[in-house]
Amino acid sequence: MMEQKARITKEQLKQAQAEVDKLTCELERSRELGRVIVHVDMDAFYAAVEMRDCPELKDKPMAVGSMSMLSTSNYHARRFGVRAAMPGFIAKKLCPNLVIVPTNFDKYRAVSAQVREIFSEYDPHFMPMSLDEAYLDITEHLEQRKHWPETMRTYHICDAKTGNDADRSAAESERDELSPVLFEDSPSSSPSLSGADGKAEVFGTSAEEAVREMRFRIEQKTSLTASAGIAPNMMLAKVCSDKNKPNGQYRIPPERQVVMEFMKDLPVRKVSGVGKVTEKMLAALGIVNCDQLSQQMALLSLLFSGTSWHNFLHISLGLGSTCIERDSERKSMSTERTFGEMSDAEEQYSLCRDLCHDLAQDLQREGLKYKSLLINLMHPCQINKLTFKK
DNA sequence: GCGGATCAC
DNA sequence: TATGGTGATCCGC
Repeated sequence: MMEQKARITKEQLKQAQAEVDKLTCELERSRELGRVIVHVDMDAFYAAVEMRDCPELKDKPMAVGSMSMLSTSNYHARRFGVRAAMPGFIAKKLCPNLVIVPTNFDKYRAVSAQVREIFSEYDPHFMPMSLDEAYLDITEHLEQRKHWPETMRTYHICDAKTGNDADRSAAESERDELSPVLFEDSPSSSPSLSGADGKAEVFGTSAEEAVREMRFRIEQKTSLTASAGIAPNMMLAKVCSDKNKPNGQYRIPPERQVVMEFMKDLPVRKVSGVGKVTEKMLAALGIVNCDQLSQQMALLSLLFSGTSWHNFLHISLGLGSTCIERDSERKSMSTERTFGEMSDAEEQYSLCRDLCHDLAQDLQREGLKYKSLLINLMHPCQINKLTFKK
């Protein structure tokens, strides 16, 4: 650190700053604020599904996963420090009463499909990131929506879904009873939802109203809550969806000044793509929030690769992708397994054969042929990975 | 082009 | 008892 500092001259910094300023100008000139991007994130998804379907779990600290690894936890468990990606046996030490429910991926997939049906009505080209998360571009939807009569923006509690109304009502009332309380301080669902006699809710034509409506429909259909972020680009929308979680939403209006103000205090770690390692490297330079990031761009352009500091510059300016790309073809398929130390050669061969067999099956399932085979055997036997590349 | 590192979920 | 699995990208060789 000290050495590097000494090696960078003031002249270099000055030149770097000039380059940063020039690129900043170009980026600023082409800033796009015309799209309305939404990031939707289901609240504690797997845990919420399990709680919905098992009332016993409602008031207990619970997590979904195994003694080896947890996928997610509910609010009660989080109070004990139980988090996603934590081994279950550690979580048990933090919270001895923790109930661990094994994952039911088929069920989560089914619920996800229900939610995605709703997404597609607001953006037929929405981009799913996982079972519980997606980006939408609702610009066109809002354009249409402006001309919609109120009836097209009105939703009834027992009538929100098309299909058999009688069955629907029964299902709804049952779900009301089962509706999970995820978080103690969670703002209750919309007033008309909790009111026993509430009949209909009319949503407005703004972006916020459209997203409120979408979240309302998700809750009506699945008894699960979602959080959302609304912003002029994907990077901002993602950060926003985290802002009022759970069961909330946040919008950054399409104005440069507001975007910059929002970025100022934002910790760099909150931005998707900035992980633990990058956070540490930046912290070592005294950079924690995005304001500091923008102040140090000249230095960063000297210390990091082109793509890295360009990315930092985009972040510091509150820029991000403004178009939701169609999910492209997969580029690789892999199988890996974690195992303990293993000195017996036969055992090692056996494991390799198993991996090959599993991967071959996966490949066959998609009828794919791959050009190259990568075999990764990392010491000390923590990761064993087979990858086929196209 | 390859393998390691990083990241998201 | 026990700390995951999959896919993508970037970077330095």
